[in-house]
Amino acid sequence: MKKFVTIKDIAIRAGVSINTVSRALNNKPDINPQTKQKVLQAAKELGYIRDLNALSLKNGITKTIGVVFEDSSNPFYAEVFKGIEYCARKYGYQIILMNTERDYINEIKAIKTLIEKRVDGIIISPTQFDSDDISYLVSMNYPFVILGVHFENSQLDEVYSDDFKGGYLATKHLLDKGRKKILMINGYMYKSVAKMRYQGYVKAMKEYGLKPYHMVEIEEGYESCFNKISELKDLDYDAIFCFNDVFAIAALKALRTFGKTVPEDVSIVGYDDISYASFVHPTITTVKIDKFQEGMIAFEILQERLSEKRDKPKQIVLDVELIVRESA
Amino acid sequence: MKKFVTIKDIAIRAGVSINTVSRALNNKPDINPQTKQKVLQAAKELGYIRDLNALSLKNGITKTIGVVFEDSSNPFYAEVFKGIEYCARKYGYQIILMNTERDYINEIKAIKTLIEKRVDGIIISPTQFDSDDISYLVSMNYPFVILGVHFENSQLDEVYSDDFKGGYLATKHLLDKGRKKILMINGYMYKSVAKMRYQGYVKAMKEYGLKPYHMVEIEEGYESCFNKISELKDLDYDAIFCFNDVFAIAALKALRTFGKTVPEDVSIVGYDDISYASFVHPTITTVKIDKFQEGMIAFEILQERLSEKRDKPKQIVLDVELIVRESA
DNA sequence: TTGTAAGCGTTATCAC
DNA sequence: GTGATAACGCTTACAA
Repeated sequence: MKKFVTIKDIAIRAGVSINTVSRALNNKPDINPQTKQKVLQAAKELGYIRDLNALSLKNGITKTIGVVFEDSSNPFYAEVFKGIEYCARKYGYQIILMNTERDYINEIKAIKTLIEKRVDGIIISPTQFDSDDISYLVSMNYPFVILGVHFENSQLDEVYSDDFKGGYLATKHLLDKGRKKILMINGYMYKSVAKMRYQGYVKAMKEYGLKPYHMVEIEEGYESCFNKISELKDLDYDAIFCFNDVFAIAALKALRTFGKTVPEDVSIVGYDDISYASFVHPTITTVKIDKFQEGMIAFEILQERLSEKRDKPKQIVLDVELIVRESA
Repeated sequence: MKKFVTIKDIAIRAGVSINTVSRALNNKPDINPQTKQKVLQAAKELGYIRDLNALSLKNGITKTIGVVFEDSSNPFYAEVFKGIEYCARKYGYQIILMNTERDYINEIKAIKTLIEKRVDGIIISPTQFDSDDISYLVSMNYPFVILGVHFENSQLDEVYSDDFKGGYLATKHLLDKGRKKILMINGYMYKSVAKMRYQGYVKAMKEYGLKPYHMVEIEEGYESCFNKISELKDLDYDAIFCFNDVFAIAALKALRTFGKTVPEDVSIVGYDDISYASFVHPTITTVKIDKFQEGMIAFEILQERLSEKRDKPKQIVLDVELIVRESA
């Protein structure tokens, strides 16, 4: 296997002590320029590459953060990741990415491993199936940021979008278009995100003097939504508010199978504004979250915590925006 | 900041030496069961979590691999990542993910950082703008696997798909449908992938006694393709073979803007078979690559190398499959 | 200006 | 069965 050059090797080559090497490599002042030159030369010849792990052991800082997502192949998280990475790069951090596949057991394992790796901090979008692991992080005072969801009655670092407003805007838009029988295809309500969007939906309906029409909770994924809509073939509705754009795209497709047109027969509003929402036909009216920014902010919040610039919990609520396209 | 419990702390608590603690924690045989129990108890009470970095320093093994992608938000890579992760989980490896954004400078930096982190191995989809960095990895005998592309005249560990065949199948399918004026919207030809697909296209055309009709090289991304097709509005063609499905989706959209219907006026074939290829309307005929499997294989090849089960380079060529849908 | 030695958390080697 | 001690690669007091 590979063998790395150490400062010891350089020291021997240059005929100095290891810490003279360290001095030269780290641009310390108290060193003779000639010695420095000699050391640097030796280092170059040998092809020295510093060992950041050894450094970490010394410092207690790994310059690495952990990111725990439900599913990084979901365009939402994929984009968030880019935002995190953008900032991480700026500050010289590496990222260990782990997906939970929406399995709480995986979430626990991921956190454990990340702590074993001594990552400086963690950015996590929790499954919310349970939150003992989060409590654990709190109890050991581990730096972490919750992304995408909001834990009520807690004092955590969080960045999430204003999903109540999003649900409200989406529904109001449908109502303004004259729709009344608005079906909501939602995610599971134990997730705060789904709950908030539903509450926004309810609020808008009420404002228009209507009762919430019909809401179903389904698991994530195109198939899941496609099947549900097929199943609800006989339900009478004139609009669908979807939990996310993938659902909306699935809805589009499902409605087509039984000859309904969008937006004429049924209006559709999605959520997230993933790029594919504007690639399909008709393009999808949706609630936009600035995902890249959400990732950046998550990192920044974590960074503030790590650099001890801030002690109190910080919660950033991202504004959302209704993007009107063809589907509603 | 956080402070971690060390085996020393446990030793003090249990009233034994640190290496007795190590013995207990690692299930070594030569230890009194009672002592072991006592130590384990102390470890639990203190909330001990082992430090994998310290262990790495000792072993010279980090149980971490680096993954360098052009863009992990591209559904192709997103899926590949899942495959890598699936195997990594199985073998107990963590993954540091870094994107290059198709910038060779970023690629160099990523590799450097990963080596500094002493990752056990690297899986990389190179930009192919240059390959000094790859040569460097070879020269230092660093374990790595090239993913998605093939370097001619080299002896590297690689996993890539049979893009010559893919290009051929796609084009042949269009020809069999009676299309002759087949436009190819390709990626840059300095990438072996683009080159292979083009060669497949040429071969099929020749077989049907035709000259390659028209091929353009453009950069990746929906916009890029959409604009190019709008630009080529006056070109006379009856089919498009797209470098990937995102291009195909863009083509669909662009053609719609000037009233051409798919597949009646223009047939379209994409490449990759990302999930969105079957979500859009019309669904896209495409060349399928098993992305998850490609990721798994990449890891397996790397793993074989790491466990020294294999010494010689291994190159796996994944078969591809034409998936016929509505667009052609 | 340079070298020596301790220490980061862990395991392995050797005595006891 | 258990405990010192060295070692992994590096930085940082402290000494020279």
